[in-house]
Amino acid sequence: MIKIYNTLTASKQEFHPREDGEVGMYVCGPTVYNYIHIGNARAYLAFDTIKRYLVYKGYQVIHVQNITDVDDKIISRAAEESTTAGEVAEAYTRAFHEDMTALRVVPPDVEPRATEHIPHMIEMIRTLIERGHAYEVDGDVYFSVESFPGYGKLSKRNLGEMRAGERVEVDERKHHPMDFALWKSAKPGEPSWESPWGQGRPGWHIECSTMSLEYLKMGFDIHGGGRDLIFPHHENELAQSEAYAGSEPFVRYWVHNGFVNIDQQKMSKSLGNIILIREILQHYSPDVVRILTLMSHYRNPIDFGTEALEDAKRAFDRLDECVFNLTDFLRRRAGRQPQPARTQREIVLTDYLFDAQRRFEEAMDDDFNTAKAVAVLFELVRELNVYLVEQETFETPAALAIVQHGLDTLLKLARVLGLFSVVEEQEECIPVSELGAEPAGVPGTDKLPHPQRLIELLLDLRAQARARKDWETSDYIRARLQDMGIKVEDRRDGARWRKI
RNA sequence: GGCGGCGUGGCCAAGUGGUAAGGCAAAGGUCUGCAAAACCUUGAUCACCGGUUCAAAUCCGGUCGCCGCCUCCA
Repeated sequence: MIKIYNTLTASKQEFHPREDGEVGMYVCGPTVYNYIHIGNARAYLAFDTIKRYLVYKGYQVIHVQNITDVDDKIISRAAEESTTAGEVAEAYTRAFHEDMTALRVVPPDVEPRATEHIPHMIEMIRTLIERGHAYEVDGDVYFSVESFPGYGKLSKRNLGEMRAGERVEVDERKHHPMDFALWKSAKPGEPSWESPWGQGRPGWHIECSTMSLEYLKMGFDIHGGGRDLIFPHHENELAQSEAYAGSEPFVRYWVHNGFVNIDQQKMSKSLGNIILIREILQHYSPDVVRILTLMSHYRNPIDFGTEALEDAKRAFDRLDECVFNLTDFLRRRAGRQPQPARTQREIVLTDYLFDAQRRFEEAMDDDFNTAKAVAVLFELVRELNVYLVEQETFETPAALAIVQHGLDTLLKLARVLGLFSVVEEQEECIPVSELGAEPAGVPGTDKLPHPQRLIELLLDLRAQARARKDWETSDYIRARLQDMGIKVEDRRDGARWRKI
């Protein structure tokens, strides 16, 4: 049974979706006025993990994630770049998709854009006015927070306690200082749409209500985003949605992820320490970025400083190394038939593999405790490494089957967390024997031998040098290959290499 | 002023009643020509004080320190 921390009830609750076996999940997508930073990325990674786990558990997940493509920030960006809001939105939507792909984030099933849902928003606003939840002033429409008794229930505030106007001047035309815009009248030159209240554009909160209700309907399962969205965005969204529907709940489970710090400081524009995800990805692999986020709980703040990234890199290397060791073990025995005979030790180890999966699920069931789940992975790595060491001394008949089972388990669980997403596509050490009919270089043509053959040749020469204890030559070859990104390791049964 | 969170070994980070996961770093060791990888060994009584309990990092009260939100923001 999965338990989820629900912001609305401020407690962990058993997860019972609206429909058995189905989960409707809405995640607040980006406002496309810039490249996304690692704070944004953390949120998308968090919900990607949640989604992957729900799918793993057998749920059919419908993931809806909006693109906010009309907004003040987009308009001002367009003005800065002397272009149109539409082009700014278009360019950064594309960039967003590139970044998500680079991070191996599974795309949403539906990705609605605000500008494509204006008529629905207008309809919703009109209904809110009819029901006395909203009012028009000079072409602007505001939601009346006092008309909705539950206002504040998500963010745990009440109207009396909030200091509206403390930091921002209150518009005198509003009935209540906390009333928020559903529709904004257009200024000259801004993108605008025809409405019953004149030319204008929607407020920020209304789009998410409209689009989530359109694709997932009232009472859908999970609504997610960063903590900072709790107020006012989600509070407002909840109020207008439930006021519009005249029923509750709008959402069954509100899920919010924690923030990103840089070297103990909040990442913010004023501090000038915003880091774009594409900048990070120039130095670290998506797996490193991902494992860093996985090693702490999604609701807690996380530090993305250099030191943290370096630690995460080494941590991922440990997993990666283990996968490589297991794969290499199997490759060297390609073609051999696995034998069923197992030692007592192997029977225990097999049980351990199943138990690891059980403990992994137990961790994830508990509000997606990825830190604990990753710990299970590392414990599994240790067990498998120990087993490989044992096999070096005395290889048992069932080793092939056990190692395969271990590798399968490790990869299966790691992939639920989004790690090793494309490991099959990465070129790894392939024994020359498997290169088969790969062109070996044909005299008289310009075809060159496969690079792997050349590496094997160098390692062959190095092996000869080592045989006559010519350490200078041996070390020279290894060092030069290292410079070229080829790591050579000497094992009991010969050298092996991999790209790093 | 309101709301919320945090303080666990050198660093990071799980753990919310039964004597503390995991990662990184460090030291020693095994293996090894060297290197790499791997394995083994070594370390915390959980900010502080008081209380509840047979038993608390974990519950209650208080103190100190740090942080977030209350405006656009993941």
